[in-house]
Amino acid sequence: MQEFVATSFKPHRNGLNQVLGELEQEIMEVLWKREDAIVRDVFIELKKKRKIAYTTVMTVMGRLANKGILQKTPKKNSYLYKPVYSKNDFEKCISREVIKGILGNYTQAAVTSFIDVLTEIDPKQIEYLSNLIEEKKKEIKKGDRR
Amino acid sequence: MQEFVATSFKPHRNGLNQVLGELEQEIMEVLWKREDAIVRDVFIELKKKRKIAYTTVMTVMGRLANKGILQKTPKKNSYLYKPVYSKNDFEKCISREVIKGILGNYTQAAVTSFIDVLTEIDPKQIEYLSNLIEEKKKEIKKGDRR
DNA sequence: TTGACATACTACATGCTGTAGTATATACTG
DNA sequence: CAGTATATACTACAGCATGTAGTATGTCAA
Repeated sequence: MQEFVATSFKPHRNGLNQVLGELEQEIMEVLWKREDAIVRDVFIELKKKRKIAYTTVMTVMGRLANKGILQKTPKKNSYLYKPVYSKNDFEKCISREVIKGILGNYTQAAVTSFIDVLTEIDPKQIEYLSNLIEEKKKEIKKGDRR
Repeated sequence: MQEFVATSFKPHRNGLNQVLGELEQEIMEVLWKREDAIVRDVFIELKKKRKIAYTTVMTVMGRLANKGILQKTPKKNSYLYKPVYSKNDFEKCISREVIKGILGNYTQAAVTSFIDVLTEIDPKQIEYLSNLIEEKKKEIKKGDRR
């Protein structure tokens, strides 16, 4: 059971492949679609797209459970696997861990890059950010008074 | 020669060890202190702290050059190594690449986390961020008019 | 010419991920 | 009850990144 979700983050990959391996990701996608599943369910799903061995799927699902990303409970003569986090929560965890990692080390530089990149990607978000900050400021002031 | 500086980012490590291996990091620190160096210079420096082979240092410096983090120029019967980026610029690159990676994939979630984490780490930075945003907004407006 | 020093090349360990075979237990089906 | 399908556990190997270092070989200077 690992402490963190984003042990290693690869910025230049896409989607959850930033923190998961290719196959790990495929498996998680299936799990998130179905809520829970046994190995065979996932195997059948992946088999539709490509050649893969049952044991391959099993091995990786076991690893995902060891990492604390899947939960593994006995069911009949096998195991039922279930995502520990919803996809949404998982993404939030990642974003939080990564941002914490970068802000904690390079606060100033990170703040600057953040604004720049956000403007490049989606200028409209600046407005949203601006509102968030105003709220945050009020909160901080409130905290000061206490 | 690689395209990116932050191929893999480990949020829960410290300093440049987030994107560099332990030894790679030690070597870069020496290089940034001295501007440039040959393998022996770095070797002598590291040797002061721990047992290490000359060729170990050489191998890793070669790898750093392949990654495009060190520049390698012939000098006499050997090579002179020099950081491609100043430490400061390197850190900026990392922060930019990582933030781009996270914002590009989870814009909304990232914006939210960002404010939260920044408040936790250093609430004073919120003020700075706020100013930056106001400036950015003006810039955007100016751009619109053109 | 010899010794110090330089590089190139090779190699192995460890950890992560993808991949899958083998052995073994179990359960359903006829 | 026997046989087949299915489940897991265990083992193993390949490829990549990183740390580590040995060996072979070239070169320069005293």
